[in-house]
Amino acid sequence: MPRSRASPTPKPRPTRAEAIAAKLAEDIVAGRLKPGTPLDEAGLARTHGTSRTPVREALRQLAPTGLVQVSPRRGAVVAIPDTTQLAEMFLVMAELEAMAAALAALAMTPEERRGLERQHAAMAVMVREADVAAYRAANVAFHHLLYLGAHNGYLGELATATRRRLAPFRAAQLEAPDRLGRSHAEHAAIVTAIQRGDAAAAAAMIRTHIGLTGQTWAAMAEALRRPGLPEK
Amino acid sequence: MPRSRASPTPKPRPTRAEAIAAKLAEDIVAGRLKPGTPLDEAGLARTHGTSRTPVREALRQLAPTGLVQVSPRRGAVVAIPDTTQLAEMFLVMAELEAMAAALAALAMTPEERRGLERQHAAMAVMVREADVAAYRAANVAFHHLLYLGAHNGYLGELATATRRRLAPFRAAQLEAPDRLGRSHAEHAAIVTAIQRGDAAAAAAMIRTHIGLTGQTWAAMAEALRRPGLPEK
DNA sequence: CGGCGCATCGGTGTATGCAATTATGCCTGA
DNA sequence: TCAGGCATAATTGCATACACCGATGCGCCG
Repeated sequence: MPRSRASPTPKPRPTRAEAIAAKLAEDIVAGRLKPGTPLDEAGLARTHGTSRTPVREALRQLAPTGLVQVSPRRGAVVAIPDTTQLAEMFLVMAELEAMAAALAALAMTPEERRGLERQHAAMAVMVREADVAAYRAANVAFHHLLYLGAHNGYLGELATATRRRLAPFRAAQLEAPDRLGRSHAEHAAIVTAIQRGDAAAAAAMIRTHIGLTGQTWAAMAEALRRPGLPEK
Repeated sequence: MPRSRASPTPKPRPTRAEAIAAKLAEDIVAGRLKPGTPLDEAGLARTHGTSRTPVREALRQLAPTGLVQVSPRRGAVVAIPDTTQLAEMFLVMAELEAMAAALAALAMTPEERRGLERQHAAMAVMVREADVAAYRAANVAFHHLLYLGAHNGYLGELATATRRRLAPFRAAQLEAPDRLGRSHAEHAAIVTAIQRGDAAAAAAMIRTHIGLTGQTWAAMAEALRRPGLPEK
């Protein structure tokens, strides 16, 4: 996993609230905490051996990430996005990734291009061995390399956040028969386009990769045409 | 300001922390609190007539929005984005708005199209009277109508958040001579494309509107080509 | 027998106090 | 005069205590 330097993330020592937030996020993303589970402050405090205060802070930190939903005076629960919301997020993620790929095609340094190539090559082995777990992890790293290559930290933040929120609902996605192989083939097309510096092609390839071609796009917009939004 | 209904946002009664957070955000966006200003917990508590606890929560709520930066054990300050980060955010915002415009062109209901038309027409008057303040507010509403018309709540959230973070740095943007007129003309092109259902044109128009044409795009990517990211 | 009101209870929102860490100023020594 | 170290002070992190709100269950009345 390419973690560049040790200190670009200013975390001298994580505070208790951060630790709890990280653990909760981990548990939610991994699916250990299922959507709808109520998150009792006192209970979590006992579990983590602290008082309620850090727990509260952790929950408040997680709320804006969308992983938990907190209603004033009514407590917090693991977020339960409806299908509409999930579709929205997939659509947005496809575009964010497309943008990242396009920027990467234009802005990646030679070193970064080599790193992407290397990561892609490493994943070929996992496909051959049908190692889903390893591929899943490597896949995250692959897309992260794209974000880094885009040289746009804000874009990376948004994409990473969106990806995280969708993670619990994509867990089984790679389990489908030969999904690994197709995923890897699509990656190949993306890498090629990026190495060629073809931003438009890279963006198009990644939209396909996420599973949203232009047609799906229009269809989804059509499906959402009915008035009234699910949320403000 | 078109605030649709009163209760889609589940805020039965804002808690103190939320109130303080809202006020701080308002002050920062409006420029009353300048970047770099230290936000002392005790001081804010005295100012708002509460204890430190709600203030702490407010600061923690604001941190993920990017309006304030909190360092563990070192307090909070009003965020001070460097120019690189601002450029990144402008780039992302242009794409988010382009996506919203494209979706709106496909998905807007007739009622929403009429509403957009009406808003656009109303803004013509403000241009004629050179009422910058009114135009600024109406402009926010205009873009918000686009987000609503896209029928994608998540996209709307991201766009709104990004727009808010950039607000302090766009304050003087409309002050330029005849900027109102040009802005309104660009809006006209956007509205036309949307009414025609031409998603691609709408997206292109809005990129121009934000001030980032394809060329600028490539140039910006070029400028950012040097290795090393400002943040993780 | 069913609907309504009320009391109890669980849980969050807020206040206050203490401990730990960081920042600041002074003093000492070269 | 300036650099370095130490003590003091200020501020944050965390724990505890209390008050208020919302939810659930029972009993009463119609």
